[in-house]
Amino acid sequence: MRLYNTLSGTEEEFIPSGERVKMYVCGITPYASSHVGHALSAVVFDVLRRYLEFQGYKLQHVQNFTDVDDKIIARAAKQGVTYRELADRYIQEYTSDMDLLNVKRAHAYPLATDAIPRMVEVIADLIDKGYAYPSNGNVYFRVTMDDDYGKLSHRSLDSMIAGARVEVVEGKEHPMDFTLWKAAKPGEPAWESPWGPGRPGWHIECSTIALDHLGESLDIHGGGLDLVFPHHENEIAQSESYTGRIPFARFWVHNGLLNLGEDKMSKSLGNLVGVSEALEHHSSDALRLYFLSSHYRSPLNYSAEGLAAMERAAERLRNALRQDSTTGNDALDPSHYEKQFVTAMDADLNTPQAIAALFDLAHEINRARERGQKVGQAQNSLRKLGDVLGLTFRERTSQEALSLEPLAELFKDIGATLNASGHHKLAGWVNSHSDAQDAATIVETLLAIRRELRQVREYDFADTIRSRLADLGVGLEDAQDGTVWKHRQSVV
RNA sequence: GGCGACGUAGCCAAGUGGUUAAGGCGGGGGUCUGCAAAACCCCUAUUCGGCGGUUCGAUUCCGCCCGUCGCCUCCA
Repeated sequence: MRLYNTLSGTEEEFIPSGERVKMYVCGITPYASSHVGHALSAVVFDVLRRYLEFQGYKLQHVQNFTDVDDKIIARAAKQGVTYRELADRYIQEYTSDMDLLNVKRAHAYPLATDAIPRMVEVIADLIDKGYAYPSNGNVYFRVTMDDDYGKLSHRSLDSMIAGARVEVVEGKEHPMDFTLWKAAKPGEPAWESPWGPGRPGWHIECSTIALDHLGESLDIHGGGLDLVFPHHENEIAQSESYTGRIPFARFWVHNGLLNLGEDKMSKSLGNLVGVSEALEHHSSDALRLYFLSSHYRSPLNYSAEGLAAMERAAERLRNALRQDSTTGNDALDPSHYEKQFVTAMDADLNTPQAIAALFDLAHEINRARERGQKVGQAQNSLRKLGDVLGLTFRERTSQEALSLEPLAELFKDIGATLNASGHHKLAGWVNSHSDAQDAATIVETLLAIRRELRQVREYDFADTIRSRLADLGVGLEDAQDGTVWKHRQSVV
């Protein structure tokens, strides 16, 4: 496949260097709930992984957690918990959010704090080699020693300084020198080192963890576009200076960032939408379709309206997966659509086009079914290709989507109306389920009642039940072989 | 100030130097249905921010302009 490489600034043919594709993706700093921007990034690399696996590659996917840093420490102190407790809490939350998004788990989630002794070794070696120097309990990387510093972000040291936002820090030889080891202030969690107690800088963590888990050369290093500089630039500087092996990562892959309204969604602006918040209102399929309906390198604006539209689009795909006909003779051949899908994904993960192939296939399935063809094979194909994008084609269950109280109230109400209008038999059905504790039982009973009403042509009453269920988010479809109901996304 | 991205229908969003500019949502009409819903059929950009240039031919390449956004500081 062709894959855009930030390092070269072009698309290149992706061929792994060995048996397994070694993919390292920068993880989160667990000091707060993860937001939909994190979800976007996770989904992008999940799809890259799924597609490579679909193509028959074996992968080793590693993603770190930066479980100690200034913000974690500050926040933990504020809440009166240890940094450990705070980090663990948000790591757990992140993991469960990603599970709900159907993101495949990485093969390893190393913690920064577990790798500190190794980082100390690496830093010491960098000092020995002249790439770093201690200063007042800190250790800095000497950027002037690295001839190709700036090659990833495509800027020169001079132009960085011309940016004029570099602040002069006491003890640094060069304003762009960055921290490898940070001396601890009193009361902060600290680890021993030859330079005094402290903790590692952010960048050295990823270099060291990647090195330890995946070796000196990665196939793919991923992350958000906002990490290109300084984080990934510095990782390259550290890793290549330490190992002498170039390149540290063969492909640098960066996803575009998610904006909220006019602004980038960022912690500093505080305009965050949490992953769990988004999942309360939208299915994971809708979220994934939304993320993947624009190219992964483009910026994307988060919008609830856009997601609601994707919810309907997801339903369209699901509808194509309904029961196959059993009587058909010839079968629909999905291979044309599979080719389209693969061609699209091969072109730097062109998921918008891949999704279009999915919709074309779904459309063709519906047409073929009307023609009386067998569509089972094509449906399997749709499921299989959808799975490459991490789509589940599952509706949210009634428990997740429907609240019981308004339904129970409606149920009672209908029972009373039935009684009042002389439908004592049907009112009895309500009574016999009057203590129903789940939404499904209530809906099913109402559907049975409605069927009876339709049979005796009391359409007004039947339609009332339908519309009142619709008000509660239950959509009805009367098909040949009975009525199907589903939760419909309420308009946000 | 430096580096970079983008501007395609009502909305979201692919794409190509030259046959009909994907797909989704929305909208209109029709088939089916007791009515709906779903599904199917038809329609919904003579046109790709503006102005020049290159070319037989540009939405696609180049230049300028206008507009939007990102990075350069913690950030997926």
